[in-house]
Amino acid sequence: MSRPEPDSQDSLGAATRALADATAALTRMLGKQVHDVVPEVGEALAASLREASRGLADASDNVAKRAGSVRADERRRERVDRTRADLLDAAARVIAAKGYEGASVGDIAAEAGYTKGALYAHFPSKSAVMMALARERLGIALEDPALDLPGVTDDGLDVEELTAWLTAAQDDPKLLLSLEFLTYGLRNPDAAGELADLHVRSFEVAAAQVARLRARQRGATGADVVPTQDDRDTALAVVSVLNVATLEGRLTGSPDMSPAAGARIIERLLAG
Amino acid sequence: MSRPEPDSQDSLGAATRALADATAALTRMLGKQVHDVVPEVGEALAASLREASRGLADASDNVAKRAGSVRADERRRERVDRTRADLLDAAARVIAAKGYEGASVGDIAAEAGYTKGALYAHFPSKSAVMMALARERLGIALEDPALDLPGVTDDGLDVEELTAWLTAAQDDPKLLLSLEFLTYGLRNPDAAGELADLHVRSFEVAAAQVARLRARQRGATGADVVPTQDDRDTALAVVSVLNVATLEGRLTGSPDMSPAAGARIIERLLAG
DNA sequence: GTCTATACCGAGATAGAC
DNA sequence: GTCTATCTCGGTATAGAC
Repeated sequence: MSRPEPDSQDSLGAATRALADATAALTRMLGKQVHDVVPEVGEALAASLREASRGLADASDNVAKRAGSVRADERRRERVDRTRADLLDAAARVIAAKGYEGASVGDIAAEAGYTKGALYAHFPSKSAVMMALARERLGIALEDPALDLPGVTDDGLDVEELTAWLTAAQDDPKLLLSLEFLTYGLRNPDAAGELADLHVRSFEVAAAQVARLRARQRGATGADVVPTQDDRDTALAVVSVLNVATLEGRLTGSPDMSPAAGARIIERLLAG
Repeated sequence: MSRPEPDSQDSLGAATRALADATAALTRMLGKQVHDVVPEVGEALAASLREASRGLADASDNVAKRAGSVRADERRRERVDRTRADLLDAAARVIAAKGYEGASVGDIAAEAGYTKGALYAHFPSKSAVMMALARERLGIALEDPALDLPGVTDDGLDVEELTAWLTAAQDDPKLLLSLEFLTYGLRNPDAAGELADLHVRSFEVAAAQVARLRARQRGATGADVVPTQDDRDTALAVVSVLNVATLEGRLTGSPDMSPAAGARIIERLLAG
């Protein structure tokens, strides 16, 4: 289980997202009700909205990168990958909200502002979307240890930051994604191996961080320590609490299972 | 999150279960293939198998309870409730294996050796099955603290028993049920309140047990202690590890996230 | 690459015979 | 209470126009 990070978007990106959302909402509505009454009007509107959304997205891209530093073909390549990225981002939201089985490919495509046909041009099946999403989400955690064990810095454990991270994670719509990856791996033998590998590597990052932190607390330099069994056990408890405190906190709202409670016990675990 | 208990069945009960399984498998097969070829033969066979299964179940009941100690009407009442209980037990297995959305009411009914029609005579909807199941499974944990915090006895923490419990839980087909209750509550506002309540009460049982254990370790009598915040934090960590160690252990097979590792860190948590 | 249209199937739920 | 048959809907995936 890894944990999601809060989104960070510039204003243009946010506008693009908002327009895409509106487009998606309209697409969904049209598919269900308006279509039978005045099809041509609704479809023309949806098409123009989609076009506007694409244009905004391109503009966002162009602003984001310093002009001239990328060649034309690369930019075209990125334009192509953008759809894929948008679809995966939409998949993250929809699957987190409804679960893998509960989410339909139509839902995902519409959330991204596309149709099913477009999605199937990028992914061969629904399960392929799921695996691509898992590789992306669990993969970034491997590259950025701060996402794996929040609040653990070179100066020790930052309890404030840990609490803030837990609180944000509790409200994050994508919270349930990590759970979905876990259950998907448990229920689909084909995916189990790869997901297990991602989980193990993610855990090793966390264990290494715990080991460094504890070594430093004992006065050692903290560089290049190999985690002891006790470090690993501690890491297991920390990531367990990280996940359970946020999930149960959201469900129950109880102070006993809350970000604050989670931060307290994690602090104790890492101090002991 | 609560944890499932290993099944315990006498041999007659096991035979009943096996027959029901065979019946269910046949029912499924018939529905898909044989039905079109020789319908009357297959259906007659399925019907007789079902009847045999019911007979065996009744016999099992009669043997299980000392004869004469229950009145006739009570026994009839139990016969009626038996179907409901069988359906719920089948629902537990199927939903654990495929998830709530992935499990169909046909799957559940067939697993119990019945058809959809029978299920709908006992439950008004699929979601009602889910909630009845949650009440049953999370409810028994409230009445039997040993299921809530395994290995915690009056004499302290029994690490052997804890490890054994975790190992059994890791292999338990019903392991994923508690996760399913959690995500169902998170995704269905109508169910959130009741499930949250069950989770909170379950947690309070665990916290009380932690408090008693730690009080006794300090030399106090251990009777009627009210859990401190530190006790509650400890309980949060313990139940977190209990769940995560089994789930991740099953997925990864890693010794770092295993029943043994979970037992070690829980022991440390309860000693500190 | 994206859309529309559709094939095909299985889902949840209901009706009515027994 | 249980079964069979059926209704209606929505699912994944594909075909073919543009």
